[in-house]
Amino acid sequence: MCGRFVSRTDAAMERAFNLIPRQWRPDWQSFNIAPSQPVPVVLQRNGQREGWMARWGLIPPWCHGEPPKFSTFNARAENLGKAASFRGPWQRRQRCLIPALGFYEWQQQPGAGKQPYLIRRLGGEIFAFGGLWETSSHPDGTQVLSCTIITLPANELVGRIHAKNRMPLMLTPEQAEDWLERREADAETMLQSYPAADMEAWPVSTRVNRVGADDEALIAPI
DNA sequence: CCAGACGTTGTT
DNA sequence: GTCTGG
DNA sequence: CCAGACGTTGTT
DNA sequence: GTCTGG
Repeated sequence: MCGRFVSRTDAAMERAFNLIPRQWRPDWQSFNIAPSQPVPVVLQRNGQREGWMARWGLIPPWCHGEPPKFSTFNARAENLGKAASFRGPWQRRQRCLIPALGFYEWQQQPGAGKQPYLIRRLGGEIFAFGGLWETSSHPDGTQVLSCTIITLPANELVGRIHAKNRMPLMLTPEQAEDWLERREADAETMLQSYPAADMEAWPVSTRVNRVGADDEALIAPI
């Protein structure tokens, strides 16, 4: 699963994903992005690859711009073609990239309490979560762009950290074009857990628990 | 037919 | 325990 | 994901 | 909006 992550919209991200900035602010960054917040996304519309901000937590069209009561910040890869909220975007090829530098998972400790970990590509290489985007319109016509992050069975590294046995779909910049442009059957073959051998993780401060905390020290090993 | 859900995770 | 807010 | 609220009446 | 359950 994935419920907190680290991202930025700097020149390196723009270069890595070869996009035209729309709502991307130069050098925006967060070390502690939580569900319901705006996140940078890359999506392709009218043949152009654009960088937008989207609410993390997909809002279906039939919710008229209001966040649903049920959880939509993650979408099980196994349910993309079935779930009412995700089926439409999946079939309409509304796939997006959510650029990131790492994400957090919490490990239940034997005694009690949870130890957060930072998890990322080896060496901190840029990557993107694979997701879906959607638009939903308020009664007054205002459109809301939102997104979800797809989850898969956890690989060995993530599985060791939490018993949840789920992890986000991670894509390299080299896979970006295929994810945004392939037809459904081809995109389906990309629903693979990123190799554990190409990832690293370490314990970080429980300061990350608080949504308001946002500084570079959050990702430092403790 | 209408009513109600629409989602994910983990489980001392 | 369960929901909401961030 | 975690943290924090979870309620009412009437009002410094 | 669309599907499932009754």
